[in-house]
Amino acid sequence: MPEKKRPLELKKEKRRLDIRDVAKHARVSIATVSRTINRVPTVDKALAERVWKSIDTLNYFPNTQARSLVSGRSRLFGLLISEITNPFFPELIQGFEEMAVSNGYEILIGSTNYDLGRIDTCIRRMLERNVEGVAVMTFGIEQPLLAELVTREVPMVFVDTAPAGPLVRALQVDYQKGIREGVQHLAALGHREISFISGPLQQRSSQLRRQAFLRAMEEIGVAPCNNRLLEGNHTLEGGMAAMEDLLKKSSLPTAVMCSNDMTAIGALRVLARAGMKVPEEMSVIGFDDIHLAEFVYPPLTTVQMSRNDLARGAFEALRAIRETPEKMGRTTITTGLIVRQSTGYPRGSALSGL
Amino acid sequence: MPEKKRPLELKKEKRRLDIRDVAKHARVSIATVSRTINRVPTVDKALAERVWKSIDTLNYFPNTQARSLVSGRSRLFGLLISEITNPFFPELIQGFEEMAVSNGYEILIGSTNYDLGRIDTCIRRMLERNVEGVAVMTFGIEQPLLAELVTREVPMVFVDTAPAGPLVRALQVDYQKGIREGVQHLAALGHREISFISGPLQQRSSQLRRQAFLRAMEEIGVAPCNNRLLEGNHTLEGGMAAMEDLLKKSSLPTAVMCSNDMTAIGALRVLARAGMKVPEEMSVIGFDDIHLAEFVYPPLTTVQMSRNDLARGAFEALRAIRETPEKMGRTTITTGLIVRQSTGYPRGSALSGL
DNA sequence: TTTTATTTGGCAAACGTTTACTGGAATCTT
DNA sequence: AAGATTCCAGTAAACGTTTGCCAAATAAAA
Repeated sequence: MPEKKRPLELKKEKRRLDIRDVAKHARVSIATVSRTINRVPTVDKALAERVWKSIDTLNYFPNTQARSLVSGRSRLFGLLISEITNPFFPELIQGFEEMAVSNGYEILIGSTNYDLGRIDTCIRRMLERNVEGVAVMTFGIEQPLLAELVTREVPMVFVDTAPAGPLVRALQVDYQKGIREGVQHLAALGHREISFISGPLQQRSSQLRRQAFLRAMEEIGVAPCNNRLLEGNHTLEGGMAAMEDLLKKSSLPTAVMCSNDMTAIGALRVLARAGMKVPEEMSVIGFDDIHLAEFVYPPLTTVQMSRNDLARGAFEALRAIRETPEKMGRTTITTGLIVRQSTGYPRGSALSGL
Repeated sequence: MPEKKRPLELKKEKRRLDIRDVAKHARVSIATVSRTINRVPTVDKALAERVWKSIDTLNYFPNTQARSLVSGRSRLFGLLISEITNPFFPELIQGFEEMAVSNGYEILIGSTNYDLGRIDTCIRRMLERNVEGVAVMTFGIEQPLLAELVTREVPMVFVDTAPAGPLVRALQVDYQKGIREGVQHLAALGHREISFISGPLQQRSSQLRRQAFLRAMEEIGVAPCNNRLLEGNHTLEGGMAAMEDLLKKSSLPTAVMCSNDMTAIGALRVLARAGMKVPEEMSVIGFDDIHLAEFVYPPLTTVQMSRNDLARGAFEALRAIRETPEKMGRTTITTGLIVRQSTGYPRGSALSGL
């Protein structure tokens, strides 16, 4: 057998370990090595064994770039988030990463920081690396910018609402369940005067949360009153501002429900500064159950939306699009109340201060 | 010119836009296109212009996998962290990502979760994707496991201390400065009885912080006393346990300094539960200045270690290794005190309770 | 004008895989 | 036992770039 010599061995120096090295060591062709690695079932048991041994002794692993170049699969998913320092996202990332890694994928994280220019960069980066799909978990309104991804036929998954496209899916969040639990928890304690601080209303998910609140209020027989409804922007500052507005009004509610935890934490601050005790003088409920919620004072009663479920749902959806693009599946994420210490009986009730 | 036809056009369907398409459109060879994109200076102005135009109108961008396959550069850096849900890390990631992206790099994040098996997986993942360097920001003791990276000659950068290797660097953190500031802040308020809750002492960075504390105490003329020195483990639970131990002792200190913020927050909890007011009855100082520190009650006085500096330092170090491996640079990260509301006059002092 | 030097662009070989195709050996039919 | 079938390993083409080498074209020198 005439040893086929590798051409142009000028700068050999230190070559990376190669599939050919394995082939030579196991005395098979590179095709067999490749097939063994990819667990193609037609390769003979004994041969495969030999190949695996060689791989092991040589400590070889395949070159991903070469692999994905020829197979056309990057095994890369993009994950688009708002900002990584927002405590909501790291858990989401963790869940997504876990799914990805255990399925042989890698993940490319893009933080938009609410900046249109950055979104563009992120999309570009993902496109360049040939991601096989993108999970858009920003809750924002950047959808027009994602047109490029749609036209390039990159599978995508969104939360709540998604642009049209055959390879695009939306994860449904059941806001109603958790928010209803929150409202009923308050109602059970005796609250009737409940305010709601929403997120930015141009955001679909903010609208949905607000609607869920209104519906839950109707269910307990309280007519939603306009001057109980404030608009925040899902930031700490927004929560502070909204609560300040609220405190200026003539009639105070006995409880406040917030569209997310940061808003609630902002509200908590203003209340503390105004000398109002929580929960004795005002109950507060958040939404999301971010890590922070537990550490704040008092620990925040909040509606949990599992980041892990969200992450898993997004990953599975992306995979599903790849594998069965014709099937339009629907995934629903559930929510539920976590009771901590920011809720109690309404002030002035017989039981308050107990 | 005989149009060289692409062989085997069976499954053309929808080909991705190609360097050849650009070449054809600009009426040049693919080599020229490549050189234009890579800004090789020998390409003629006019031609380059034409090529850029074509690239623009076709909306082309190169395939990264092919690129890195042939060039041998993945333009990928690994970032190894302990756990992404630990609020210390997201800011670090953000800084690192920013540096990376603006330099045309992508980043692969690996969370060890303090699990040896996962570390192995992370290293493997990074190796498979051919990272050009790894920033190990775990503060842990996983160094033996990284031997593989050393032997494969992957540039690496660590915090505080690094294993031997020509392509390995360590970032120096100036713990002394911030910790001295903390101790002097307490001393200025009148504290003399100061405890220290360290991190796990098998961790180099824990040792260094502890040493810095002892030295700072000597500087203010207080002999470090053994039963003022506790060992925690840098977690909330560890901080709680240590503080509980402390409260059992016969003589209480008037202030506690902690090796990180989570420890301090744990301590805060135990103090609150024990009915001790902070800072009136006990002052507490943390370390790191994580996001959380500001939101805890009372807002935590702490020593800031800039995650951004750390991230930038790590990135620059990795780049420096690539470019001038012979030069052994040293980068120092500074620290400094952030005074919030968990420190005050010692109890019993004339001014306390003011 | 001819020769020599200098640009500059094109050809084609790599990069390390996967995979369609091929053909020899083994197994099955009759 | 001969032909038909099945099985499986090897050959080589392809993936989309970069880049060493070379030739054509242009400029400079003689």
